[in-house]
Amino acid sequence: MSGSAPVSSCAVAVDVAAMAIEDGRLTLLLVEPDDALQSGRWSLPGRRVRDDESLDATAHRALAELSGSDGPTVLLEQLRTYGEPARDPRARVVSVAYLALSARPHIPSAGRRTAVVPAAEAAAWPVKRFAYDHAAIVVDALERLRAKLEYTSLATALLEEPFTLGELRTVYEAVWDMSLDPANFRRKVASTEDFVREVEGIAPPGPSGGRPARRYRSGGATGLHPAMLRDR
Amino acid sequence: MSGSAPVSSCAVAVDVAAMAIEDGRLTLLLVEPDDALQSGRWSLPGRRVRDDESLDATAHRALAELSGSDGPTVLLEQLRTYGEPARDPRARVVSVAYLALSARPHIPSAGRRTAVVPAAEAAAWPVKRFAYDHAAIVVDALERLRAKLEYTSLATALLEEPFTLGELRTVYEAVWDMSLDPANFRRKVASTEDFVREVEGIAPPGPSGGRPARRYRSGGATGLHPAMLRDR
DNA sequence: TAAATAGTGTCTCTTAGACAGTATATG
DNA sequence: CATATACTGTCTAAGAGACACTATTTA
Repeated sequence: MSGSAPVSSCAVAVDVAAMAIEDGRLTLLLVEPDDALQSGRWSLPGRRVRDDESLDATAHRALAELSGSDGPTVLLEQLRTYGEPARDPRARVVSVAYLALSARPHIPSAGRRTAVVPAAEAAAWPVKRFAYDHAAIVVDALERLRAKLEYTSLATALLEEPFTLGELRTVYEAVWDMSLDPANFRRKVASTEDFVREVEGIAPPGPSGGRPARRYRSGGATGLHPAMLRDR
Repeated sequence: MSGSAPVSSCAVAVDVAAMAIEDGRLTLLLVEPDDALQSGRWSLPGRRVRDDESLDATAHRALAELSGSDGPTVLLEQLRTYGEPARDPRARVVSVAYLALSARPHIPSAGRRTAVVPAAEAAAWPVKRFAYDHAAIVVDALERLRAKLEYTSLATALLEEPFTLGELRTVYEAVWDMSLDPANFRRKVASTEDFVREVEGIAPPGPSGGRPARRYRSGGATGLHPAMLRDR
């Protein structure tokens, strides 16, 4: 290549929209930016990509260093890449955004101010409450998650195994912000090939009573056939 | 930030999987790599991202410089970003891949050896026939296009307006590599809100005869409700 | 005329949604 | 007991696919 054209080396970073279900709500982990220009705003946990480090590895490291959580309980999926020249006023930084789904509640970092907020609320915040273009990333992440619940088995990544179908339904209800008919939901999940697999044992009811529930774990399918379509 | 950690500035590039329909087949534009290490292989048209250039702008420029085509007839959509440290043996290069859909046939570049090949065949080529990790990008691009035809109106980007429903059906048949019932396809498209809109005029039949067809153009919807689901 | 393509009608089968009814827990 | 949750049964309406049929062209 060796172009004489004005080709620069950009900084490359990874930013992670980490989601979890807490108290029946979808929540997002935010951290205080390490940048005086952005003080008073919130940002997604992010790290620069190191030499010899894959993008996925950077995403894992960002979660590990900026929150207590990480490891195999977290499902990471690349979202999209944000590269507007002026997105970071200090320098040209191209950011690869990831969606992270955890079965456990967020663990705030020791060293950095963090916040755990309902994802739908954060997606509706004014842009200026976020650093950089992270407001757009949050909106895109929530939209992507909502869409992917329809045609992939991603919802199970937000639950610890084994889970009940009632718990799986609350994940869909939390992400989509709508209530679903328990009977029809159950039938749909059961008739979707390899979505879930029943396992031994029975889950005790909650403090408000109710019949004990069967337990399931993820069934190995990634794409769902047929899909779990939601009405508009 | 200013870390003492081994943080480098990677080169950032954009690679474009440019697709079009030619003679009822989905085709892909390939170019000869400008890299002696990759001689004898094919690559996607790609360019380094310049200072002050957005990723979308780089994708447009890659198409303009490495093929004759570009401009508003081409729909560009970001696919995903490939950043394995060793994907380019010369240097660390993070590549943002784009999917480009054109309503017109590919126009090979004047200055560079190019090839236009059926996309499904290219996706099945052995990895070593491609430079870098472009074999994976091609597979991902085809998969993404096939999936997006189900729940978006992307198919219309592969046709010049106005088009007939028969032409729209051939797009689906070419991308999915299956034949569809004309009657049911027509009904599905017509009942999907804002997918297409009828316009004035009638298209003359082809050389093999047939009744003249009504003309349509894209209806403004991006997501399709209900989706155009395919069986498997 | 035959063949090809556009477009309509209609039948069957499957599925989604509504909701009634049963099972088993908590208080 | 009432209430909450899990799960099953069943009715109805809508959609998908198969395919017969009509409409209008080329050769």
